[in-house]
Amino acid sequence: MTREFRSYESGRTYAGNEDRAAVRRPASIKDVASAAGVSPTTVSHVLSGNRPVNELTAARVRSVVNRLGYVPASLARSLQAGSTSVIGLMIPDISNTFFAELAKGAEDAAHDLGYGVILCNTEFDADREDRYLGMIRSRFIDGMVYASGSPPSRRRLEALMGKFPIALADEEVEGLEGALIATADHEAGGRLVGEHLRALGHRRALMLTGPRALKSGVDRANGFVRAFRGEVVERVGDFKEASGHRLVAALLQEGGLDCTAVFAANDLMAFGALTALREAGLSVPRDVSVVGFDDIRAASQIHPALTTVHQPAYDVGRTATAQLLQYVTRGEVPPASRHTLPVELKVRGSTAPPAR
Amino acid sequence: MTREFRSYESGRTYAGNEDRAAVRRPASIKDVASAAGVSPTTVSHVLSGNRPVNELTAARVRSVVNRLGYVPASLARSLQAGSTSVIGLMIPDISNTFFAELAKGAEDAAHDLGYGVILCNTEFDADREDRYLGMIRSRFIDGMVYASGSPPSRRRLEALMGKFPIALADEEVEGLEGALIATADHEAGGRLVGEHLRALGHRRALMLTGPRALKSGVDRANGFVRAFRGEVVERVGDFKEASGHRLVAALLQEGGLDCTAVFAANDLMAFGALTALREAGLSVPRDVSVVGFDDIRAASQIHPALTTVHQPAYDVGRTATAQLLQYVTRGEVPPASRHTLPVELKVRGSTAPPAR
DNA sequence: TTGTACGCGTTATCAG
DNA sequence: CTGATAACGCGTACAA
Repeated sequence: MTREFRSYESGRTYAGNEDRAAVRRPASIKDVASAAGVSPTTVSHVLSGNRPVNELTAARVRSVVNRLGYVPASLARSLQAGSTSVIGLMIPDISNTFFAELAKGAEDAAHDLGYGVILCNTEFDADREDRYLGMIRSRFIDGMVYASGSPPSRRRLEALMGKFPIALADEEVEGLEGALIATADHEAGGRLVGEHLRALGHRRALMLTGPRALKSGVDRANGFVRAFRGEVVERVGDFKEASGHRLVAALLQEGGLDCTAVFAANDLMAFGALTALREAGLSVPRDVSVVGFDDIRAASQIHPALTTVHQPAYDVGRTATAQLLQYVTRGEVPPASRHTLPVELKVRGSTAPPAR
Repeated sequence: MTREFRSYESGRTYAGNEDRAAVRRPASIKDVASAAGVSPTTVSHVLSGNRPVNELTAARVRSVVNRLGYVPASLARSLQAGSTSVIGLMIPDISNTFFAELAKGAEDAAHDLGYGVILCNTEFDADREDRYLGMIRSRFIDGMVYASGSPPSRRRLEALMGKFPIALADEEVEGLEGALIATADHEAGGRLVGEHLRALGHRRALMLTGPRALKSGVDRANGFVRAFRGEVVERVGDFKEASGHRLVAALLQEGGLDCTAVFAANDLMAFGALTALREAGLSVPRDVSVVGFDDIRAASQIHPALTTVHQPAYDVGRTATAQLLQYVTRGEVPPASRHTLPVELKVRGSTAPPAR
C-alpha cells in the first residue's frame, strides 16, 4: 500500500508506506513560523538565542517545534554559513590497525571541536583518492587530513594544498614542503633500536627496509645505522608480511644468515621474518633477535612477544587534525609547520644478547 | 602581511596571506555565467549535459570554467536535491579490528554508489552517539549504519528508526525488531565449534561466554551447547583478554579444570585462557584444546595458532550498507529484513583429540 | 520585541 | 537552443 505525498511548494515527491511510518516532508522553519503565528526570523532566534525573544512567544514557538518535530536542516545552515563542519580523512586502509588508531585520534580531535569526519579509504587507488579530493574542491568538506599517498595523486594534492586546508599525517609527501604535517619521529625510532641491539652486544644485523621512496622508511634506516655502529646487511621489502618471510628465507637458503639480529621496517615484515626463522629451525631470541616497528596490537600477542618501536598513531591523527582545525575554524589555510611526535621502544621477548 | 577580501554581494569576509596563496571567494556559477556571457542555466547544462547546448557556447563556457577554476558547490546542489549522498557509520571503536573491517565493508559499499561515509566513533558514549544521531535528524546524512549500542541510546534509536533510514549491523538491538539488519550467523558459529570438538572426541568443555545481554553471545552459546552434546561448564566473562585469563586461572586453582576443551566467546578471551593454561604448565593442544571466535589477525599469528570462527566483519558492513542504500537512493525507509551471513570454522593448531 | 527582504549556489520549470 | 524565475531552508542586516 504505497502512497505519494506531493509538497505543494516544490512538487517534490515523497514515497512511503502506511505500515512503516511514511517519509513525509520534514517540517521547515516556515512551517513552524506559520503554525506559531510568528515570522521565520523569530523561530530562528528562539532556537539560536541570538537575540532576545518575548518569553511567551518563545514558549509558543518551542511547543510548536516539539509538536512538529522540527529540526533545522544543517545543510541549509551550512550553505549560508559557508562551511560544513566536516573534514575528510584520507587513508589507504582502515583495516590496518595503524591507520585505525590514527583515524581514532582524528575523530576524537574533530569531535572535540564539533566537526565530523568523512572516511576516505583509498586502497591506494588514485581514482578513489581523486573522488575524495573532489569533496574538498566542491567544498563539501572544510579540510582534509591526508595520510595516504598513491604517487599519481601527488600532483593533484599539490594543486590543492595552497588553496584548501590540508594537513599531512604520518607520511611526508615528496616535494610537498610548504605544508602542515604531523609525523612520528622515525629517525629516533631507528636510533632506539640501534642502541638497544648494540647494548645487548649485537654487532652484525640484517635490516629489512620498506620501499626506498618513503621518507619515513629512510629516516628509520638512517637512525638505525648511525646508532648501531656495526655491520648492517640491507634488504628492501614492501612492508608486507610475505616480503619479510621471503627475504629472510632467501638469505637462509643462500648459506646462512650470518647475523645475530634482524631489524624489520615494520611489524608485519618482522612477523614474516619470525616465521621464516622458525621454519629454518632457528629459535628467537636464542639464535637470532628480531625487532619490528609500529607496535601493532598483534606484536604483543604473538609468542615470543615482539620487541618493537611504538608509533603514536593515535597522536599523529589527533595532532594533525587538531592543527588543521585550528586554521579551518578561522577560515584560514594552514601555514607550513612540522610536528614530530616521540616514539617509544617496547622491549619484549624477541630480543636478547647474541649467543656465544 | 594580511589582507581582507570582501565579497561585494554578501559582505562575507575572507582572510588570507599573500605568501601562502590566499583563500579568496570561490567562483560561483554566476561568476562563470557572466564571464562567459551566458545565463547560469546554460552553465549548469553545459556541465551536467542535461540538455543540448550549442557547441560554440559550450566551449566558451568550459574555457571560463577552467580559467576560473569553477567547481559546483555540492552543498547547494544537495540542498536543492534534498539529499547529501552521505551516510553515517556508528561504531563503538574503530581501533577494534572487527569494526575496522566492518567499516571497510561499509565504505566500499557506499563508494560503489557514490556515497560518502561519516565516521561516528562513539566509545559507547551516549552523548557522542546522540550528537551523531542528530546528523540524521538534521538531514545532514541520508542514512545511518548502526553497529554500536550504548543502552541509554536505544530509545532515541527507536524513535528515529521508522522515520529515517537506519540499518543495524553486527548486533541486533533488543526490542528493535522492525529493522533492516545484517549480522553474522552466530548460532551456526557456535554449532561448528561444538561439532568440531565433539568429532575430535571431547566430551567435557568449558565455555567462556560474554555478557548475557548480547544476543550474539547467547546465540553462540546455544549453538555450541546443542551441537556439542556433552557436559558444558559455563563461566561468564566480558570479552576482554583479562577475563579469559581470570576465569581459567580461578578454575585451575579451585582444583583442576576437569575439561579437555575450552570454547571462548571471542579470540581475546581465548588468548587469556591460553596464557592461564600455559602458566599452569598445561600444554595446548596436548592437554587442553582451545577455540576462539572472531578470527582477529593475531589468532593466526600466535603459537599455537588458534582454532576459531571467522566472522565476516567486512561482509556485515558491506551488506548492511548496500541494503540500506538500496532504499536510501529511492528515498524510502527500509523495511524490516534480516541478512544472516555465513561464518567459517578455521581449524588451526590449538585443537586436537583429548589425551588418553 | 518583531518582521521583511535578501543572499548562500544550485537546478527545475516554463517561456521564448 | 537559451534565459528568467522560483524554490530548496536557513541566518541576519535592516527597518519598524
